[in-house]
This record gives sequence, structure tokens and C-alpha cells, in this order.
Amino acid sequence: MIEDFKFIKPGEVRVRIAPAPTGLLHIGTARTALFNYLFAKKNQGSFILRIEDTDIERIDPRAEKDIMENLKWLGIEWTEGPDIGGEYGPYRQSQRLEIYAKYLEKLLAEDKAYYCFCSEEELEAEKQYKMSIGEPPRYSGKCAQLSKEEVQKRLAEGQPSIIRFRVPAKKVEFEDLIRGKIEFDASLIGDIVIAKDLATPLYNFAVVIDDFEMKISHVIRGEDHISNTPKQILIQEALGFPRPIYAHLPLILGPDRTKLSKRHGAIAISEYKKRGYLPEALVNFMAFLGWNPGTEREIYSMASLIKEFSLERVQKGGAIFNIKRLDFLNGFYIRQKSIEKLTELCLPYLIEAGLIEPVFKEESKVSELPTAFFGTEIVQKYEIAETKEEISLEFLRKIISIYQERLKKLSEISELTDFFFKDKLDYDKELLRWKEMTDEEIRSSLDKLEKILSRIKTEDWTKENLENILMPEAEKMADRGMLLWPLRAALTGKEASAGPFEIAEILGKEKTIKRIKEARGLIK
RNA sequence: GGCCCCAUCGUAUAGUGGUUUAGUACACGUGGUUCUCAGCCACGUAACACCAGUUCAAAUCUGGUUGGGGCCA
Repeated sequence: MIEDFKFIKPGEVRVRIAPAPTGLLHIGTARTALFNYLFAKKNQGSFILRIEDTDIERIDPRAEKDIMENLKWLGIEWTEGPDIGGEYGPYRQSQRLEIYAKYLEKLLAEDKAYYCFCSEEELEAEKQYKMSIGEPPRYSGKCAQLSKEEVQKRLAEGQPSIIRFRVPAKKVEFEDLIRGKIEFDASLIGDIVIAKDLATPLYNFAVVIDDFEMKISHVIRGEDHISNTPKQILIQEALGFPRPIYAHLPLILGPDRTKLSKRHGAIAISEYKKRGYLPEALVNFMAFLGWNPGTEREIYSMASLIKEFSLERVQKGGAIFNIKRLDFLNGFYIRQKSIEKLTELCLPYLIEAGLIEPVFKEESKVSELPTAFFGTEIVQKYEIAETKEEISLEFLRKIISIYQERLKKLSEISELTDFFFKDKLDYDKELLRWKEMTDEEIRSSLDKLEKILSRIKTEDWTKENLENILMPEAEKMADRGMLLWPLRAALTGKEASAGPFEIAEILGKEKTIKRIKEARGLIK
């Protein structure tokens, strides 16, 4: 009941996420985790991470680590499980098998569950038939009335079997914090399978046991679980467990309005991380997928989300994942970073692109691509990959600072700034042409540039001075672009870049003039 | 097919019977800002799925239709 919820005392809230370690942490799970985390934090409760690893065939050994690493990276920290806490553990289902067996036996002993010997083919045929005549595809109850002796006999013979829960024919209703009252007619469900055998519980059964044993107060999960809820409630009732409060979150949808999945492209958090998204941006973005504070403020840190979050303000309809908005948010958070921090964050991308190289103190320690940065123990210095020229932190920071506001993703840094790290630029001579300039005009601009710049002393080689000297020259021409475009193109080899003066300053007098001469060489 | 959930600009959403010529952000378009790009600023395009009903008054309440989605070991 919503009323109950209002009287929750601090510390009484216990929520959880229970991912199956079958793949990398994806957006959907991360968003569910976020909402659970925010709710727990807001109510000074506990947030439990439980691993649902009973489906041995589908488990990916790397998944658990990936899930935990990326949750931490996002700043979503759990207070219990899989290796933290322990009072209510263990937190991996594979380590809880005796617990499930105990309850399974209880249900069997009370005749609230029974063994079923129907074959899969038989069941499938029945399902198809039922669907073809427009009936709900529920189990016929063929094995429901088997005598104890008959069951014992078949079990002894080793006949393949599963365990079914006797679903009572009654109406089930529950109050969802987000959707209000939801009703189901359980007589339509049919007796559900709750375990393959005593040692192999199935999802709907295991969750109920775990949530009870772990004293979960609120089950906050995706909307795709709504139809599982009545089944779980019935099992709870059969076992005499109290009912947790439910809140079903709207789904995250792909552009085609179906549940976001792998075929929609990247959905793993680690993939976003690799592409240069910031955890702040991802968190802010995910929070607004199905929730909003009711004000016009859009920028929220984790701390302010915790303060403002409430399940009452969660949307009912599914939300389409719009990456353009994530990009905008990411760009925003990049612009908020200090240059020092942003430089650290960009370093791995420059290294990966082969633009710069770290020089390690102890070669033996290096096994994979370092996400190391200046100040790290094992990195001695960085050098330009091509020329082995040592580069200073100052130099890198200057480069990063002129691209900070142009960056949407960290990964873009290498493509944007590669010309700073290359000895020779490779571009078509046409790039030097501004609008309808003739070769003669380009040549003349370049010559003028070289002449003027050569006269500037090295100690006066600053962005401001360069601008003060060159701008009046540009003004003299019919169009400022006639001087500035060839300059910038010669320095960067790119159609688009930061401004020419700041680039020239960073490049230094020598390289600037060298590049102008090289450009001059392209025009016969 | 059965059951369940959902429905405001392209997207995320504000809106809880009158204050609404339906607001904001992203995206998009136009203009401005030292050549370009980005950023920033300004302006603009753009939505209550439909049909009934309740009411003096409905995006907001009720019913239905349509559409979309989820689940069905």
C-alpha cells in the first residue's frame, strides 16, 4: 500500500538488484540499479547486490566482475553482497541451494507443490493447441492428482520430472507504487514450474525465497516483471511470507519502441565507458529516463538525485533511449571538468590512437593498455610516438583546453588533436583554398604569413600577440578568411579545428613556420 | 492467441478540472559571435491518438476504440 510506504522508517528500506551474470552490465540493469540505489540512499536503507547464477549454461565467467566494476564506476555502491556483509548471505544463488531445497520440500510435503512427469514435447504440443483455440496456454494439471505411491514409483524409476506449484484459482491483486492497483486472475495461469529438481530452483521461486530471507522491503524492477508478480505473491502466500512493496519501472526502449536489447547496438556500460562517456553524464541521463524532478532543472549530480528522487515521480510509459541527449549531457560534463582532470581522462585515448606513448619505469609491469596518467607510479614520462620527443604535461593540457568545449566524447580527442603529434601533415592542397581564392592568392597569403611570423621573437610567441599582429593584416584583405583559413589549414590539415592563433601558440614558432612552408610547397 | 501495462512536440518530459495562445531540455532550422568547427546568445518549427460521456469548464475525470509494449519455464 502506498500509505504503508509513507511510514517507512529510516533504515527499514532494503532493496536489491539481482542480475544474472550472463553478460556485461547493460543500460537497463544499470538504470534499475540506479533507481534502487537512489531510493535506498534517500531512505537511509540498504542496497543489496545478489547474483542470480543458477542457470549454469548461460553464465559468463567474466560477467560478475564486469557488473560490479561498472556499477562502481557509475558510483552505484551496494551495501551488501556478493562479498560484502553476510548476515543475510550468501548472496550468490548457486551458494544457496540448500535453502531453496528446504522450502521446496516444505511445499511438497504440504502438497502445495507436486512432481510433474510430462515431457517437454507433450507440454509444447498442449500449449500450441491451447493457443490455437484461443485459450490461455496453461498447464492442464495432468500430474496434479498423481498419488503419493505413483510419484514415488516414477521417481524411483528415474523418470524425468519437474516440480510444479499448485496455483490456487483466485484473484491476485497488488498495489504498485508506480501504477496503483494491478489485478490478475490466477486461474488463468495454471500450475507453474518452480524447480527442475530439488537442487535446481527456477527464477520465480528463487526470487521469492531470496527476497524473504534477505528481508527485502521494496522490489523495484523493470515492468517486464509485472506478470511474474502474481506468481511470486502466490508462492509467498503459500509459504506464509510477508509481501514486499512493489514498484515496476517503465522499460528503456530502442528507437523502434521495443525493449532495449543487443540488436539496438551498444548497451553495455563498459562500451559507453570505452567510447568516452563520463559516469556523471550516464547517471544524469539514466535518471531522467522515466523520472524527473518536476522542476525545469536538468542537471543533476548523484548527490542531488539522491536528495530529489522519489518513486512517485516515476513515469509509467516506456522511455526511448535517445543518444543525442546523452551526447549533449556528456559534452556538458566534459566542459565542467578541470583541465587537469580532463587531461588525465583523455590520455588513454591518445595512447590508444598511437599518438603518444608512455615510458614506464619498469617495463615488466606493463601487460595491457594503461589507463595510467601523469603522476602514476609506473609512468615515467610521455613522448610523442612518432618522434620520441618528450612532451610536458603543460603541453598536453594546453591542447586539451582548446578542445574542451568541442568534445562530446573523450574518444574524439585523438582525431581532433592528432596534428599536434604528427611530424608531417597529409592533406590535399585544395584544403588551403578559402572560397574562390586563386593559387596566386593562397601563395601570397602563405608568403605574407611566413614573413610576418618569422619576425616575431620566440618569447613573444603568444596567442594574444599573434592575434594582435595578424588580425590587422587579415582585416586589410577583402575577406579575413583569405589569410586565416590558409593559416589554420596549413597548421592543422583539417577543415575544422580550434582557432589558428591558439594552435600556433601551442605548436611553437618553429613548427608553425615549418608547416606554412610545407603548405607553400603544395602550391606550385 | 490469452493476460497485464502504457499513450502530451521527432526524443525526454512539465502539466493532478479554469492561471495554457500547452512550458522546458535535447535534436532540428535561421541569425549573431574574429576563417572553419565547437561553445555561447537570440529567434523559430513542432504535441494533448481517436470517439463518446460527466461538467459552466477536460490534456487533466469516466467508458469505449485504436495503437504500442511486456509476459506466457
